[in-house]
This record gives sequence, C-alpha cells and structure tokens, in this order.
Amino acid sequence: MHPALQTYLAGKITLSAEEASVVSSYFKVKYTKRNEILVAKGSVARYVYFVVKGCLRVFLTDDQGNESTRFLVLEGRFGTTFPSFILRQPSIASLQSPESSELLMISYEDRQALYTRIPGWETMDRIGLELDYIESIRRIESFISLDARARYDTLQQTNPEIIQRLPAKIIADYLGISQETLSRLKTKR
Amino acid sequence: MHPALQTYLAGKITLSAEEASVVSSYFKVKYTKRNEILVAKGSVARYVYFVVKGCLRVFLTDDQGNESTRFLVLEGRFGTTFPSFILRQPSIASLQSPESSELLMISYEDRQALYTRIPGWETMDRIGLELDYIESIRRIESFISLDARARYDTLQQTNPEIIQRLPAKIIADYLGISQETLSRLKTKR
DNA sequence: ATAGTTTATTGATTTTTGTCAATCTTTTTT
DNA sequence: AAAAAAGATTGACAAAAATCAATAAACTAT
Repeated sequence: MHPALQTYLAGKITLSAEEASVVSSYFKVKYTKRNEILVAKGSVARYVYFVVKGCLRVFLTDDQGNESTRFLVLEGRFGTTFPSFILRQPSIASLQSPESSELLMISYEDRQALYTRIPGWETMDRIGLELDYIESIRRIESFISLDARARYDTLQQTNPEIIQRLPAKIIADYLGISQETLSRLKTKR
Repeated sequence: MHPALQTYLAGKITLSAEEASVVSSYFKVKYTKRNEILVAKGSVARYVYFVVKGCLRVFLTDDQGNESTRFLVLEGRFGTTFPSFILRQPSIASLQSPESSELLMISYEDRQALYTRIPGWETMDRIGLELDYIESIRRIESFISLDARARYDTLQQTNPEIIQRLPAKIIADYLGISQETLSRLKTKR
C-alpha cells in the first residue's frame, strides 16, 4: 500500500493486511508531466485520481479559448472530472496536472469492485463524497453572496497554499474573475 | 410507505414488504405553512426532508438582511441545510418552505440506522449524493463561466418549473443577481 | 371587496469588473 | 547566457450589473 494512500485511509477505514493488499492492487501509479492532460474535453473520464505529489486542475474552455477552473486538487485528495466519471458521459471539462505529479488511479469498474470486496469501503467513499459536496456548497455560497474581493479573501483564509502555489491566472478563473482584477485585488486593499 | 417516497425509491432500490415498513417507520410526515422556517441560521439541522408537495429553499442572510438562495428543492427530492446536517454544526444557512408543503423527514440517527438495517440503502443514498454533487458542480460551472443572461437562459432550459413557480426575487438571488437585473433580463432580450 | 403589504418593473446613476493594450517580469528553452 | 515565451502588472476605457428611487402590479388578509 502506498504510504500516502495509507495516510488518507487511516482513521477513515480499518483494513486487514489482506484487504490492504486487495485495495493496493486496484490502484495504479501514474506520473505526469507539467500541464499534462489526463481527461480531454469530450472524452469519458475512466479513472479517479489520488494526488500523492503535485496537483490536479479541472477546467472548462469556451469557444474563444477562455479557461475557467472548476476545481483544484492538492496532495492527499481524490479528483477527476466527476460528472463524466459517474455518468460515463463525455466530459464537458478537462483534467490537467498543472505541476508534474505522482498519482494513484483507480478505474470506474475497480471502484465498484472495491465496494463489494471491502466491507466499509462504500461507507468511506460516501463520507468522502459528503465532504466534497459540502466543499462545493461553500463554493456556491461564495459566488451567490460575495464579491470578487471577498471571494479572494476567503480563499486566502481557507486555502492559502493554493494561492502561493499556482499561477495567478488559474487562481483568477477559479475565483471567477479576470487576471487583471485579481492582480489589482492583490495590490490595492 | 408514502406513495411519493415509493415512487422515488422505485428503480433505485428493491425492498421487501418488511423492509418497506421499516423504512416507512423511520420517516415522519410534516406539514408546513408558507414561509415556515425548518432550520434557522445558527441551529443544527437534525433532519433531511423529502418533498411530497410544495418546495424547500436553502438561503443565506447577511448582516444587511440580504438573502441569497443556495438551493431550491421541488417535489420528489430530498433537501436540508446539508453541511449542518452532516457535520452536526450550527447552520450558516436557513431552510424554509416558500410554499405550504407536505414533507417526510428522517433524523440523522435514523438515517444511520437505515444504512445498517436495510441492505442497499447506503448504496442508494450514495448514488443520490453523487447526483446532487453533480448538480452542484453544474451550478459552480455556471458561475465561473457564464454571465447573468446566460445563467438565466440555462435555468430556463434545465429547470423552467422553478422560474414559473417561485417569486422573481428568489430566482434572482438563486442566480446570484439582483431582482432588477432579472426583471430586465426577462423583458429585453 | 378593499386596504395594506409585498413583489415587480422601469429609469437614472454609480460601482464593479471586464477588455484591450502596453510594459515589465519571470520562467523556460535552446 | 541569450532569446523566446509565458505570466503579471498597470492604465485607459467599456460593459455589465448593482444600487437608489419611484411607480405599478399582484397578492394577502381582514
């Protein structure tokens, strides 16, 4: 079992040695280059990725080539273009690793298999899903009730690492604002 | 078993007569008046509600009394102030029935009990959660990539019933815009 | 039914944020 | 290290949307 995954699972589920090796066998390691595309817009996401090192970015592109970042996934978390993965439909969004990354990946079928083979796996997954959903609710709240400045301040409080680590361009469209506006927010207070 | 709930469950899970009566026993019927508050901001949400008739609205209020609608839940769906319910913490949002409604409610503890008592219940709930999460992702997408007009048009295409049924004021803050802007969107094309 | 209250519309204006363009800075590649 | 590319900042201007204010319309409740 990969130590990073072990850390993630600790406290969430208790596995016997045998179960741990079953789980382990379902995950494949993947190394990506900076800016590598893991799921292209229009293709079906076949895997969920666990970030061991690096990060993932889910983003939308429009006809004019504008990008907007839907999600950012840092170390120790799972990510994919979720609607595509679950509904098994072509993805509206793309999935990219903005930094060269080390990932663990599991396919849709193997995820299903773990539900039946490992008691408690589905419960763990459900709880993870609940937390991801809560995070997305917070994000919706920030859009319906905060202006650009307040959204930026909130991100700085709740997730300062993201701001330091990723290019301003990405932070800007994650916040739903232009990079010029973000640049001004950072200087003028 | 309430017929509306039965309809919801059909296709999602198969229950024996015995199981159906167990499920049924965990849900309590609740009738609400128009604009009744089910979860006040600051209190902990102890129930999830299934809408038999009427609707639910999850909304935020700021210091100046501005409201913004986080979610709208129509007939045949479950709703609550989700983060509060799951994390068992005081709710940032309030839950209200904008119309007089008929609801089925189940407590946090009873929801847990169903997971253990009814095989397949957790799977059904996980799948429901996945779909709710996908819906919230779509909502985030609309905020990061669409302007007011496009968000309104999208809502009209995907959920026209909401627009017809609820006051424009609520639709406006659900879309994250002022009611004046919505009013202008509706006339000028 | 009618008074009262809430909700919706419309116009005028301000504020916020986006766009375009130029420059500067940093990073990457050769 | 130099050249090239990409990213960030800044200013000027434009566009989108919010706010304020005044009516108008639609509900609610008596």
